[in-house]
Amino acid sequence: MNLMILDGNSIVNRAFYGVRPLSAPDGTPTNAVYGFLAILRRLLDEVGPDALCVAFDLKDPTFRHRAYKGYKAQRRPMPEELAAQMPVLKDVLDAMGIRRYEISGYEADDILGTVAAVCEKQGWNCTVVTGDKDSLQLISDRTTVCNVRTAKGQTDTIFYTPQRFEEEYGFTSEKMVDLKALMGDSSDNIPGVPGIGEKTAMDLVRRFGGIEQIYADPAALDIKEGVSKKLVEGEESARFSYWLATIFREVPMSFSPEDDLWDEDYTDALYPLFKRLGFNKFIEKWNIAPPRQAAAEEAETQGGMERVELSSEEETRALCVSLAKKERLSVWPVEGLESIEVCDGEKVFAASFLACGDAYNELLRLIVKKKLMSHQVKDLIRLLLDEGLDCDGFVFDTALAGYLLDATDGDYSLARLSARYLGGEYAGAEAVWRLYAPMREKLTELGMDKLYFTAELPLCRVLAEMERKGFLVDRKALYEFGESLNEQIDQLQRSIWAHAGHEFNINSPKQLGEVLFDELMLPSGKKTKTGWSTNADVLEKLVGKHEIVGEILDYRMLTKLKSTYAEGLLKVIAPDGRIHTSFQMTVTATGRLSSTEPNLQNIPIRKSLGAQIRRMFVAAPGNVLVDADYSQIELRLLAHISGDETMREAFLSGEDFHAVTASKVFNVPLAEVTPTLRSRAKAVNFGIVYGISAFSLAQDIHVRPYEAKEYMEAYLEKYHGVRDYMKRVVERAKEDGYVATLFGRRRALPELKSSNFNMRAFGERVALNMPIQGTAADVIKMAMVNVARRLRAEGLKARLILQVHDELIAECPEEECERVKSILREEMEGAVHFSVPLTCEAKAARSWAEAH
DNA sequence: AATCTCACG
DNA sequence: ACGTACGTGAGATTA
Repeated sequence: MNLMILDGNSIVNRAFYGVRPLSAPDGTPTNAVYGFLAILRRLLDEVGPDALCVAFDLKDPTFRHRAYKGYKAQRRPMPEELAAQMPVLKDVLDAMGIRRYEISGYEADDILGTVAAVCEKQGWNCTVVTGDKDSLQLISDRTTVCNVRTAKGQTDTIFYTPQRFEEEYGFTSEKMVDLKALMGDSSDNIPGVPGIGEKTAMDLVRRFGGIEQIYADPAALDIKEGVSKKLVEGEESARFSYWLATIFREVPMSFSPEDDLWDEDYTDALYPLFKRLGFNKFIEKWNIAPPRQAAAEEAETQGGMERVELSSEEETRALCVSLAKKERLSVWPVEGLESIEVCDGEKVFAASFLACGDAYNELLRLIVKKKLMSHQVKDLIRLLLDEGLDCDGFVFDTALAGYLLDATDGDYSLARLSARYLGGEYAGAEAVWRLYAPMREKLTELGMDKLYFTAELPLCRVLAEMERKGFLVDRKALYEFGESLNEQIDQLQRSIWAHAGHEFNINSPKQLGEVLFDELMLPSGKKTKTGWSTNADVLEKLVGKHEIVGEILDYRMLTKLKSTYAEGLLKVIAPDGRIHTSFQMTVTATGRLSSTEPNLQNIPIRKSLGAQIRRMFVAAPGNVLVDADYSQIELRLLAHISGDETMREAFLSGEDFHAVTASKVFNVPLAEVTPTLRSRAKAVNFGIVYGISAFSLAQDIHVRPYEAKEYMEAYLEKYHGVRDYMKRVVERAKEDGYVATLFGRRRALPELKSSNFNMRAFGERVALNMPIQGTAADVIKMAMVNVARRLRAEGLKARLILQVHDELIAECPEEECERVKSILREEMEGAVHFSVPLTCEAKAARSWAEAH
């Protein structure tokens, strides 16, 4: 039999620092509780204990069983966000039926030690789980100590048996106390022997054993004079530390392992508690069922509206008559458009082609003339267009509303939105109907209704048409391009294998790392979680050292082109010879679109071989592609938003902006700016937009960090308005808890309140970047709506076919070319009026390669 | 399913 | 002292 006991304080701490900030719908932080449960789940799966319990510290200032240990509590106080979660965690454990032990005046460690001791005495095995190293002294034949660590959001568990411990430390586990006695532990206020650190202490324990052996006759030992002196002088401290580090194993508590037998027997309180905390993922994964009464109540609230299943043509025609009087409806398509739910606010009608026959089409024709609300309107418009139904009447999209209200949530299913905005579980057309009022109100409250109704919602139709139209691809040329890569790929593979002396999978970073850094002994740099890093940055630094490196870089480039682009794109060419991407409107945290299946927003261009792919994206016969892109829109927006006069003037002057920046930063006349200087200035410009550190800039442009720092200083001196803005925007974000674009699009930033340095720093960079990247996204969305409207209004055949963040591509008959070029330019440049002009370049050609 | 790498703005 | 740029999606390998 096996009992598992967790060090509650230590695990919740690891969880808190390892999991990104999360909060329940009511705002209470939950990341530590969430992380704790994720770790617990993993342990349960790995260990499968028969009994389970959790120990917590319980400080009692009036009672200290070990006087000095009271002062140990002088550790950093628990951050507020974590402290607030402790009672929640305890409620969760209670609701799960897991016993907690908190004994006044004792630390969790002492409880672990006592529990393990009792288990051993009663013939049980014990697994002690903690994030600290202190408890390693508890290891025995019957007790395994599991050390939980979190690194980069990943949790690792190491199970220490006596053997495992000895392999790692080189001495037996009971000597752990001796090690601590010598080296001390600053996090635990154990002084140790002054001047003796980890290395020396390990060496001493390995060679001589514990402090008893060492202090028996220190002079007789073979150690350096300095160390010997420190040992003698620090003897008292060592003995005191030994006592401090020893876990107390006789805590007065009533405990017997059988009392804590546990078999996932949760209480009824768990379901509502998880609901309240927003832990839907755990409810699902752990199969937590609502208690019977709650389930009944839920069903009651759910069945708000009467549901009418239409089963004949007559019924359907009758419905059409009654719906004709209605102004507004909500709709929910099912299985493509095979059937549909329609809600008029009183009843939900379900009709299907199968049951309703021709009347079904009549119903569809009727509803597209109404003011419609739905979920994922872009996809519905696409379905309707496929049926030859044109629909202009959409007045609300619940998914889009959910996205604007919380762009980082990621889940905008009706189930989720209903839970969040209605506090109940609704589905289909009824959910859409009920969600309209509260979501509409929230949009207004947050000042996003204009963005919603003039950009996001009308964009649905524009995107639906772009997806339907697709981008023509020269299939034959693409296939031949792919084939043409084969020979060189084979040759590179042979040569790489020859250099390595054996065959291996070059695509495997693991195998490649072994070849480069273990076998060929190339100087190794960064490592990843799993081994050596072999990415292009690392390899580029090794190019001169071995012929194989350049070949690997080439091999990587060619296989990427072959598999992702040549083969990948060939697979998704539709029967009409065109590629129909899907635009995602609710994915990015900044407001940009994304493109999937396939992603047409990352087609190669930066290297000449890759850019060949764009030659295969072409206009239909008799047509041309018109490509227009904003010139440096993000930097122009930075100039406008920050109000920096120098930067504004630089743009107004019409000079090359990166060159002007170089001239200012490096103090040289504009005419003397070299390509190197210009490219460095360009890197600084980009870095500023991303919220850079000098260190990363240095990496990027291959100069020393202090030099990069000087560049940034000079930059912020010259463009001091940008410096002020950076300070302002971060401060403001900290106050508000969110950042916003000029048009009111928001992104929440809980990271800024994190007690973890890296998360906070990340939050600050996002605060700098999102208003710029997001405003650019707002601008091009508005431009797209206007372009589409103009093309239609002017009766042109031209249509948009692709958006790539700051670039729009249209396809049109040759004779429309000039008109379309001007329309794109005018509507893009004129989408908004800022203190810096947003200029645009438009070009037409037969292929994307030439048009861009 | 997670990780690494690399394509784009 | 920390650990090192914003935003995406896809393919291949590995566990």
